[in-house]
Amino acid sequence: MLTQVLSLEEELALITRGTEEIFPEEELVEKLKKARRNKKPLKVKLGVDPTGADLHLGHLIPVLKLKQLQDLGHEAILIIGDYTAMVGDPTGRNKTRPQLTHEQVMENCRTYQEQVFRILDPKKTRVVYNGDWFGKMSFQDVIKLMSQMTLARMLEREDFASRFQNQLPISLHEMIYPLMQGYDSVAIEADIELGGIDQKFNILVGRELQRTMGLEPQVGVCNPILIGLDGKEKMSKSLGNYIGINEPPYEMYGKTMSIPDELMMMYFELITDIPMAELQAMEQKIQNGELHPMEAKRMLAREIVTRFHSAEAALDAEAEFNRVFKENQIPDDIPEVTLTQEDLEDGKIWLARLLVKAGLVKSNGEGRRLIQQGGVRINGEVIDDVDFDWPAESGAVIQIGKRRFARVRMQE
RNA sequence: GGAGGGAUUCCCGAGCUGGCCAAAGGGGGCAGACUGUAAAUCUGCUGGCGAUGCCUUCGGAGGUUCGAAUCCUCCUCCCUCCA
Repeated sequence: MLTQVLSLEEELALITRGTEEIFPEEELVEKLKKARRNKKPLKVKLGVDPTGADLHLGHLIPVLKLKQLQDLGHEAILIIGDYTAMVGDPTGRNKTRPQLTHEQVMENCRTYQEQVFRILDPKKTRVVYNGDWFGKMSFQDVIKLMSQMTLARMLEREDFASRFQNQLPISLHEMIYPLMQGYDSVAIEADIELGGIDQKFNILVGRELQRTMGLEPQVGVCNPILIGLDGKEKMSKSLGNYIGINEPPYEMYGKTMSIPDELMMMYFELITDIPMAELQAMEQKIQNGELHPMEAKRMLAREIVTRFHSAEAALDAEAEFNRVFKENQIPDDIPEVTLTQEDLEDGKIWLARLLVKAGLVKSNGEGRRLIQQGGVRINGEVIDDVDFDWPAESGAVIQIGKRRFARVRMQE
């Protein structure tokens, strides 16, 4: 059912929020009008390939958009790409993706859905597997599908072109990926396809396939690529610049606080529901010095934790963050090292070794270097003597930098 | 099938007329200073060993040599060109 509390303009403004490009926008307006006229929701497609187990905020951006459209009364269709995942999307890749077996893919599916449904309403979401149609295709069908694409068009793409130029391999099966994704749109007769702007090519292929099959072409609604914690590269697991959906509140909060200031507004726009007018006002205040950027970032961090955990968790995480970084106190919950008599010599232990024992560093050498640099404290006191033998004391807290802690326990 | 090019420390990438190479430079990471936060900026560190030395590392296995990332042989993988 379609809720029509909003005007067309308001609805359009909501959909447009946090998008980089909508193509073509006029068609979106037409579709929205038609949906209102016929009281028939639009079919909104989001395809996900369960190629890994853990999701991060970057993956969630189109999911949040899907949720928004779902809340507007449109039909959310989540396509689990069990077949496309076996191919692997070459988009933006400088390497062929490893091919997954169907079992691995199905394995990932479970955790994927669990995470995605923390955002989407499961009762209102249609979940389909693209194996449902690809599994039934004959080789003839595949040949026919492949005839829709030319090599020249594929090589126009930045990713393939650069691989080609840099003498990196391009496997043939990668070429079929956009066609598969496009065919998904045919199969479900999508009105809108969501995705990052990097999906533009694939989404356009969907439009073309729909047109050749006599269907009304879908509209692409693309969000910008979320920049990761480093403020430079796109958020990705392999770069380690991500905030994972499954991370504990304190981690999420802290990681959010670590994003460069310039990224804040992007995060606000893409991840929170705070109205654009308020965001603009906030930006204004930061600019003229009325609002401290750090305060704004705190708010962002609270919003994010609230979204994936709860409001209470957000407050706890904030309190913890204050304790550690503002007051230089130790966190609530820190790991413990247990020392036995064997670790001690005359009741003492070499500090570098203790750090290794506590799992705070990987080697004596690393511990040594940190001690030399004044990065190591015991009970808050800096120890910079490399050869320091510490008279072990139960309950003492050893600390490296601002965020690595361990509490010492003595075993009798 | 034929001819060439390549594989280096977490990553990219020098070195490859044999010793001065635990191996330049950059990235990333970590620490310090400063601060407004795990922002920004600047500085330092970044194979292991209780360590002015020793040990393991430059795709794999052998060999030459007092000495090999560097030279030779074979093998594995990758790329390019021709067909």
